[in-house]
Amino acid sequence: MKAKAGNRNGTERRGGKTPETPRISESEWRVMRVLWDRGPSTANETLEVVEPETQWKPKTVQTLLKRLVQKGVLPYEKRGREFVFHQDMSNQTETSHGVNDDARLIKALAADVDELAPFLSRFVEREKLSAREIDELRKILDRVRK
Amino acid sequence: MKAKAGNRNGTERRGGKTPETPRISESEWRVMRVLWDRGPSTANETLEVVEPETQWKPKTVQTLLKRLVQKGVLPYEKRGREFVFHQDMSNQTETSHGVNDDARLIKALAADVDELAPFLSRFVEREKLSAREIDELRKILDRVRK
DNA sequence: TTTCATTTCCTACAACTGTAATACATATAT
DNA sequence: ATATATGTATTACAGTTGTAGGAAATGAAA
Repeated sequence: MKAKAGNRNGTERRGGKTPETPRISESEWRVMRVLWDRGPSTANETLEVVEPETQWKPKTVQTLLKRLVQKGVLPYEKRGREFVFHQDMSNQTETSHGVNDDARLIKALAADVDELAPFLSRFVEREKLSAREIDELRKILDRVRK
Repeated sequence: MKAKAGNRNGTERRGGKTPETPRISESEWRVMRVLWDRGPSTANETLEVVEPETQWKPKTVQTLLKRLVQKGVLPYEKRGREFVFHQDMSNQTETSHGVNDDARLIKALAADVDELAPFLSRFVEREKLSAREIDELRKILDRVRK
């Protein structure tokens, strides 16, 4: 979290050393998760998953997907007239701008975790988290205990 | 996460049932955490803590504190000519607008956790979190294991 | 190959955020 | 009582996000 003065372009605001750590918004994460869950999907497939929960219109989902692509964290591939967005998280289909999208995404995620950890800490300490929420988070982390 | 059409005022965008679940931004959380750490503090005290890390100017911190007050999640008290911002998280100093600020804050936090949990899940599953990060999070949660 | 149904591309626009500067008020010092 | 220093209130403004609508392009159908 460096926030050099005079930088308000969504990049580098979070302490990335390279000039590349895009900020991913809440809604953007929402569609990203769909791609993780479903694997490579089109905009419409993504919409179907997300619509009941969000009531988003097709255009909205398309915008979000496009912004993710622009931010360089979402590789895609053209199939017929439509795009298939991949979020495989390891195989880099050389992307639009020839950058390793995964690496950038990882960094964005890490930034979020860093942001959240301390606040979560406080929160949990005060025992205001419901038992359900705590369990859920613990399970997630335990699963990786390996 | 309801996001009814035609609501972009920072309230109710996150699925709160009552028309009251303010969205707290990253920077706002940052100063909030200072209050948790230090206890009741003035704007300047908050600045001192946050400045080395963020290089924020005094005015910036003041703005953030004020926005938190406006969002109804930060009680304060006037002492002399300055304000002391409390974040005691349990004792409700009847606030400016006579609302239980704590409750609103809790809701905002819960919303964040809900948002984050699933994405964190994916993330961790793919073992992209560094060991350090995982440990940090586990420690936090274990601490509350009680 | 002309038309149509879809898709993507460009545009929109208000609210929210990051990041303050300037103006105003007032406790404190003289 | 007045000036001064310091705090708060008001204002600023570009970039981001939420949430799409309309225009342009193109694969498919006729």
